[in-house]
Amino acid sequence: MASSVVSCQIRRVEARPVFTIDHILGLDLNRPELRTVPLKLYRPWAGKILFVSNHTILNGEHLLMIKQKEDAHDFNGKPQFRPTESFSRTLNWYIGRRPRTAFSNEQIEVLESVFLINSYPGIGIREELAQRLLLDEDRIQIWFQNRRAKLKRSHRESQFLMVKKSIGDLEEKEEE
Amino acid sequence: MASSVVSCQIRRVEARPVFTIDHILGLDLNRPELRTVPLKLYRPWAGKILFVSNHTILNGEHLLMIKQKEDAHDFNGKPQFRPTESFSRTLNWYIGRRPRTAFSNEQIEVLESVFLINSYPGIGIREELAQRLLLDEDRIQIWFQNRRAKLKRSHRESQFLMVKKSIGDLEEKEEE
DNA sequence: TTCTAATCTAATAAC
DNA sequence: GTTATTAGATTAGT
Repeated sequence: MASSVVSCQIRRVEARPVFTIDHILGLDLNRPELRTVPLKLYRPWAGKILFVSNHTILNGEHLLMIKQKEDAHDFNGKPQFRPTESFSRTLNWYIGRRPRTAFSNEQIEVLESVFLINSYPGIGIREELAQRLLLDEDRIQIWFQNRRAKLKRSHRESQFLMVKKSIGDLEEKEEE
Repeated sequence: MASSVVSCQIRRVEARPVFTIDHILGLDLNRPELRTVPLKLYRPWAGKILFVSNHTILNGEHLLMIKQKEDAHDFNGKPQFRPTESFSRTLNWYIGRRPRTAFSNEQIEVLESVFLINSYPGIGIREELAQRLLLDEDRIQIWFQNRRAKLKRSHRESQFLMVKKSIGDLEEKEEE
């Protein structure tokens, strides 16, 4: 399990954490007057975070805008990054990946049944499944992609086992 | 441009073409009493189609259910597959891919602006963009995937040009 | 034709 | 084990 260290600085204050496209678009980067505070973030999937200022996170070449809930100061009276629980949650949401979908048994059953018959459903069938199963069409598409990968994997594994078995048979014969 | 040939047969009749998961799930395959008629289908992306009976298309290992609009007969009085315009459209919809999304200039502008800042937007930013731009979140995701591929392509091309230019420079020098 | 949206595979991350 | 994301290669629509 990897984790990244982020250096931070606070400059201004907002009522609630705000993460908006406006902020992303309105960003100006040219204010490097910083005192920084380390912040641990569990997000190994998005590369290395370089630093966080009052409303920005630099993430390698990439960048995110944020605003902080309250003004925070360290012992020297300098502003300090002190993420709240809700702030961290929101941050993780904005940085992170889609929450894992938990398919119900019934949904899986239907998807598997369709997969048996057609493992490459077109847009129409995907849409119909989505409506029927109360899922997004895109989740259906991803499910079929992953299901095909699984099938291929199991195929490869069974072939490997067959090769292994025939080698074993050969060796048995040699011992006779 | 490839195209597949499908052999077909009609057995029963319905008011309109019907493509349902119910049919896919309720399918029984064991009735191979067929006279077939070729049908051209433009769908090279989904593998080879083997045949169509009154309500099925066999597509390699895969399979789709269909029903035909009207009874059709050939000169011998045998049922024949005669797809109507609307039937073919529906068929293509069910077999085919998602209709190509046409992004507006304004949408592209915003997406490009965000891409400049963050080419790997997390689920939160994607959702926010989707809401803001009246697009599905997964279209946003695909757009960023394709945009990253384009960037990489142009990167490779400019590198190629630079190498080519320096070779050219070298050759010029040698001529002196 | 060129550009790019959509799809696929394979590998890998995350939970 | 299974869902989500990525890069990279293709296919195909405008």
